[in-house]
This record gives sequence, structure tokens and C-alpha cells, in this order.
Amino acid sequence: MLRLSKMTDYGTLVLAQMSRRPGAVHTAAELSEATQVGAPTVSKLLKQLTRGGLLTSQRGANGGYALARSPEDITAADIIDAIEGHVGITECATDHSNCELEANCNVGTAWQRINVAIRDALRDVSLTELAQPSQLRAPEVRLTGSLKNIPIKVE
Amino acid sequence: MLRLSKMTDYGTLVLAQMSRRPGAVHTAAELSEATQVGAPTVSKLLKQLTRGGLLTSQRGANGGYALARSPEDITAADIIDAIEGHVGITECATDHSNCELEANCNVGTAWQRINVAIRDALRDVSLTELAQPSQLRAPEVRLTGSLKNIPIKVE
DNA sequence: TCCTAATAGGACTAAAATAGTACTGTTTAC
DNA sequence: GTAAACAGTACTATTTTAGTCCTATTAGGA
Repeated sequence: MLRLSKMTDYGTLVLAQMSRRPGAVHTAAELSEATQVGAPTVSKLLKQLTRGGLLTSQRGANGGYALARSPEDITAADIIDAIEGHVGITECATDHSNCELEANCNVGTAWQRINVAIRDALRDVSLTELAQPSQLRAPEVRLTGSLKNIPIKVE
Repeated sequence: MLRLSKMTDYGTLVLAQMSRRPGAVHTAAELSEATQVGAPTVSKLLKQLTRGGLLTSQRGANGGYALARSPEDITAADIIDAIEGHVGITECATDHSNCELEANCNVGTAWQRINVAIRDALRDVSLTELAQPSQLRAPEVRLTGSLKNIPIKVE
């Protein structure tokens, strides 16, 4: 847990690809070709990103998708929100039926603090940075292959 | 995504319960009773937490589990590591077979930066804080019921 | 020594979330 | 009017997570 879904991974690839020509209009087929992610999947992602306000779409012949704003103004938080929905670190149920012991459930604000810190971190990184080839490579980390192949060892 | 699994949620409840009497030895049955989490599940959690070094265990009659160190020295990161394993925000595969396009996969260090920020946030919160009844309640947040029932709305 | 209380470990099943696909409808350019 | 392209939705398959159960091991006490 605490990791990105594959869809977000793919979504980042697609957006990174688009950010190479920020003004251009890209078709789903073209982006699928460029990223090697399956066409139906790319199509689904593009719809989600459009609904999330990150892309604009143009129907019909010569239509396609374009970035709704400059890559600097798109953050990791935006991408995750668009693809995974706006979820926090803890689940939330509007229904309280399964919790008998109130004594144990004062475990709230500390997690909220963590959650805010996470969102700050996510908001602090732009698509531009996400799309950038990495100059400083961590010594033991291999950086070929897609995002999902980057072993991240923290501490 | 980017949320805690139920097991981590339960694990926190169990640890919070134990932190009330930091030196004491608790049996799995007792903790299940106190937290209302199913006995086999609590048992499984306690094993994981023990393997993770957060608890010490004593077998046999009068045996049970105790905190391996003071609640101040147990962090949210420790709990997550013990229960969910030491994972980063991105998946990691040792096998590179599915990634054809190397051009798209320079998307590494920015995620690493985010990952480090997240781990810092998790390391900054101790079990003591997690177990504390929350004094400052966010206005719209209901803090009765278990952890999973706290709707966390960020921004 | 034997019985009971307790954890250790692992295998297995069930449920839920995710990923991926397919189909049908709508819009627009030529 | 036809083809290109997105929009929306429903469905299936896969994977992950949650939860249960069984057997083994350890330790205390009668």
C-alpha cells in the first residue's frame, strides 16, 4: 500500500508524452502508439484526465486531446486526483454501523496531519518535473523501463 | 489509492490499546476483546508486528505480547512497514520484460522525492500521537467510530 | 510428567478492488 | 453522408486484500 496504481503510472506516461509538445492535439491512438500502453486503456485514461480538468478534448475528425494548461501548472496531486479520485490516507464511510467501541477511535488528527503532508508533497511536483529525464540517479536504482520498474528503496 | 489498508487501521487500534499500559503483557484474546477486531485477525496482526520488531512476544502460559519500545519511539512509518511491507509509492519489478519504450521511463526521481517526503511525514508521527484522543477536531469531521470512519477531506 | 494456555507459521478461502475490454452513442470535418 | 475521433457505460478478468483455520512449538503449573 501507499503506492500508485498502474493507471496512475500509465497516466503519467501519457501526460509526460503530451508535455513534449504542450500545445499540440494528440489522438488516443497516437498516444497509445507512443507509450505502448493498450489503446482502450489509454482512451479510458484520457477520458478521466479530461473529466479531471487536466486535458481538453475535441471531438470529430482531426479531434483529440490537449493539455488544459501548461505542464508547470499540473501537479502530481492533480494527476492522482483525476485518476484515483480524491481520496485521503484513511478510508471513510458515512455509515458508522460497524464501530462499537468509541473508546478506540480517537485516532484521527494525527493521520490528518500526515495526509496533509502527503498532499503538500504531491502538490509540490509538477508534470514538467515528472516528465524530466532524471539527472541525479540514485546509485542502486535502475531507471530503464516504465515507472513501475523503478525500485524505490527508501532508507 | 494512497490510503491505508484495513489491516494497518486495525493494527493501529491494537497498538493504541497496548500503549495505554506500555509495559504490560497483553494476550491476543484480550486485545481482540478490547478492540472488537476478530481474534484470528488480531492474532495475525500481532505476529506481523512482532516480526517487524514493534512487539516482543512470550509464548506459553502467562505469555502474550508487549511493546518492544516506548510508544514515543514507534512511528506511523514503523507500523506501515511492519504490516504492509516496505513499499514505496511506485511498484518495483526486478524483471524488465514489459517495458519496451525506454524513452518514456525517465520518470523516476520526482516520484522518489515525493516518496521521501511521505516517509518523512510518516516518521514524524509517533504511536503516542496516533493513540491520543484528538483535541483539535476539524469542524466537519466526525470522530466517533473506528479509524476507517473518519472522513478525511483535504482541501 | 502431563495438561493447558499461549504464540508461530503457513496454507487456504472468500471478498473486494483494480485493470482491462467492448460496445454503443455523439460530434465534427471534409 | 461518411469517416474520424471522443463520450459514456457496462462487463469480465485478474490481482490484491482480508479473513479463517489448522498444526506445531513453547512455557507454566498441578
